[in-house]
Amino acid sequence: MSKALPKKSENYSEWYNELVKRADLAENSAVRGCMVIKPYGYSIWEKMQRALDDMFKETGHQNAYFPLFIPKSYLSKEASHVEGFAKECAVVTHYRLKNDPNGGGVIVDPEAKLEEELIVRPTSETVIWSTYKNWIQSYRDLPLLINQWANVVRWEMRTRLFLRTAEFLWQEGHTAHATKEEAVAETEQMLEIYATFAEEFMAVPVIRGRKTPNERFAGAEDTYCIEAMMQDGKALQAGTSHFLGQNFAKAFDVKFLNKENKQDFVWGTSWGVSTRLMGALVMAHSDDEGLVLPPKLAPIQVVIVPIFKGDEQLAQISEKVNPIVKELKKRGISVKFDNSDKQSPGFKFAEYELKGVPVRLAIGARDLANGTIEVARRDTKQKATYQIDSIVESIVNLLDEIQENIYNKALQFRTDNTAKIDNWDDFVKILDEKPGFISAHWDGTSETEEKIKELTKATIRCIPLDAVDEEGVCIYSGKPSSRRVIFARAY
RNA sequence: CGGGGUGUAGCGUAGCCCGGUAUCGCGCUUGGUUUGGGACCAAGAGGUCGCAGGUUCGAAUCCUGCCACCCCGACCA
Repeated sequence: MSKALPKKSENYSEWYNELVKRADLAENSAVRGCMVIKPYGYSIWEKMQRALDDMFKETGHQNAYFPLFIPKSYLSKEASHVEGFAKECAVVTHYRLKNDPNGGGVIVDPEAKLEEELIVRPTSETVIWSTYKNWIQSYRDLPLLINQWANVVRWEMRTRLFLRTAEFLWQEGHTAHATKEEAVAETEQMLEIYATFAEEFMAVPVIRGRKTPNERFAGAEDTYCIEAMMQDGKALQAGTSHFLGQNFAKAFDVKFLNKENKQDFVWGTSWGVSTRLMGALVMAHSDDEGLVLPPKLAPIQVVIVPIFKGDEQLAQISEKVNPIVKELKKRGISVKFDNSDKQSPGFKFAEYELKGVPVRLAIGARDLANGTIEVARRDTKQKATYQIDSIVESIVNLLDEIQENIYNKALQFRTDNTAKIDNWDDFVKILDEKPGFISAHWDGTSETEEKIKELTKATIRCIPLDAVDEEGVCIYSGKPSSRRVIFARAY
């Protein structure tokens, strides 16, 4: 194994793949298209879960769990839903194995065929709405605000660690409301939660927007999304929130009696983010030395590396370091004192940089004599000497500063790589020369959207929620348009 | 499912054209010296060369079939 990562600037996708493996986030599994999330990677996911889960609870949602298997017939109850997912479903057909009479190990027992085949959930709308039918009778039962943390399976042709795997982890919220307005408000609220999470925790700026009908979730009336820019200028959909209208209520006959004693279908929403966020986190900030993690999601926020010769020196250093560790922990900061003598300090420096630890402290005999400690920050790679007496306070502030700096850097990058384009030639040219977001006019038709995709591989990522009314003409067709949309090549 | 490629120790590889039981690096084990940016020396352990068949005195190498994985397309969070 070579020591250096592939260069981000030379081969972005190889850089990403290698980084994910070398930083111990995940690896390919024995099962095609599926990944093993390793402890270090999983602990980042756990931090994401915690932060999101808190925000869901804060807004009145409760967690529940619905089955992995969905009867095949359920999926077909909502026409566009089945159409959207049918091509990528894993299907369970049998429930038993037996010994191969010809001696080739075990085989599927042909006698054990299921009456009705089961689909491994690609998403849970159908099984959940079939359940909601029993839970909802009256407006008093509404709103119903449920979330579940689960795994789902979508049989993808081509997979990449975190970005697209056949099985992935996610949360899916499914809510039911008495009125359309309330459901729309829920959809928007959850989008805002996702955006807040992305920006404040992941330090990834996102564009809040709506999908075009083409890109909409199968079965939704309206799909809201947050779109992030990766360091290669490509867009990554980081979260979606769907207004389902009464589509699933009608498909599964979920009615309630309103205050006027009249039957009505309930209004639904669903929303989700997945382990794909891990991919976004890696691709948004990291560099040729490894991960750059925002302090709020870093499993280890501060690592302390002692530089010593012999047990006696280590003991002297430990005496200084232990109170610092204790104090940092008291402040809720996760800190690791790596006093192992198995690796050299240089090795440790490189290793913790690879793993994206935001702050590294190094302390040796020289520092002991001077009452100092060396502080290195991962985001800027700057090193500085601090007074050891006030080090805890300094670190607390530094972590905040790093969190903010990483965000600002990503925001600056996005700004630098977003262009307003008003004619077709420039549009095509910039996609090849300086990939990024393109803000341009679009005539609103699917035909034009498809055509642009076919010609340039760029898709409409979203119609930004904050788009201003502005008369213009479509970049492709020349027809009138009243606002700009965001185009980009996407993951 | 089309097009291309690769399977040799935990990882990365040489050898294959031109048959003679396998090279090197990293990692691992033990001992010693080291430690302010991926330490060094010495001694070790580790392989049915993807699988099955064929040719041959002899196959990692040649032939046939199969399998797996990767990359590029179509599909997608």
